[in-house]
Amino acid sequence: MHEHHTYKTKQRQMVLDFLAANRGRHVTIADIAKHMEQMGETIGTSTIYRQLNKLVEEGQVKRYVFSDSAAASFEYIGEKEETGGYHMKCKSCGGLVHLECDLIEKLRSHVQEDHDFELDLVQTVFYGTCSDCRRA
Amino acid sequence: MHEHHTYKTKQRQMVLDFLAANRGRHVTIADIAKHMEQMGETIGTSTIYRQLNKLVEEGQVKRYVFSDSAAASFEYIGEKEETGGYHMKCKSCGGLVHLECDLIEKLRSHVQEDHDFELDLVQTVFYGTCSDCRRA
DNA sequence: TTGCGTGCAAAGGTTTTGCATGGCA
DNA sequence: TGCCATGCAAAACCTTTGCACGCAA
Repeated sequence: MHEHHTYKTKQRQMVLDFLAANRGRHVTIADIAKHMEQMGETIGTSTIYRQLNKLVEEGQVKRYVFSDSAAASFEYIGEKEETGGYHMKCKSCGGLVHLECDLIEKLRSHVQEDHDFELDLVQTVFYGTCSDCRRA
Repeated sequence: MHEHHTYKTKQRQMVLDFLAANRGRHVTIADIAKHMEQMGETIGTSTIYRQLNKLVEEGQVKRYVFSDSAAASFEYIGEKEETGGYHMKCKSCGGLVHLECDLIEKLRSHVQEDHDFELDLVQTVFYGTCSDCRRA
């Protein structure tokens, strides 16, 4: 195994800041690029893609794909949590709900042992309807 | 309102037949094109797209978008309602795996009762690593 | 005959990649 | 100094669209 180093560059920080400032909202690559341009900052599109891919892998950012032939959306989550921190997204209001649930951990080991698939539930987004929207 | 007529062409039938023959599996545009080529049939890619879009609109076929910059998958539904299966996507090879699992249904009712969130797990994509990629 | 369907090629978008340069540690 | 990150442009992909021709009804 090799330790994977991540440099703290200006561009990485800018992307992260913009995402954090838009917590709870969906942000596209074009949004980021446009914002940087307006701020007079230069950042290549490929850099945004590369940083975003890394951030998703790290768990700091979630990626949403709503349709093909349309840009992907990203949303800031924050620091990756130790265990048990999962995310559910409400299809109705778009809100993000945290979930701490033992059964999910049980699901992970069950799927791994009985279905031979290693789930990465930190990267998984559970879709559904939140309590508020259900009552409405 | 105007009745929308749909012609029964050879190409439409070929696409439908191939999808029906692969019931329960995920099929990409490339899969269809390759199959037709092997059968010695000619069918333009745009025709496949157009027919598939129509079939999805009619509800005979379901479309899945699991990641941007990757081809969409299609699955024959026919007259039936839900397929009942869940979907897992391998982060490594991009492959799609069907999952039939009782524990997931249990998870759904648990989250609804104890966490007050109504999961839509048919729409949820579980990320992870498939068995082949894990061994490699 | 009417008008939808098909094929081909071109266009339109999004995302990835190669390579030389620049910057963090 | 080592590596990783960045920028630019080009490449790679997936999907849609325009247009002339073909075919179902």
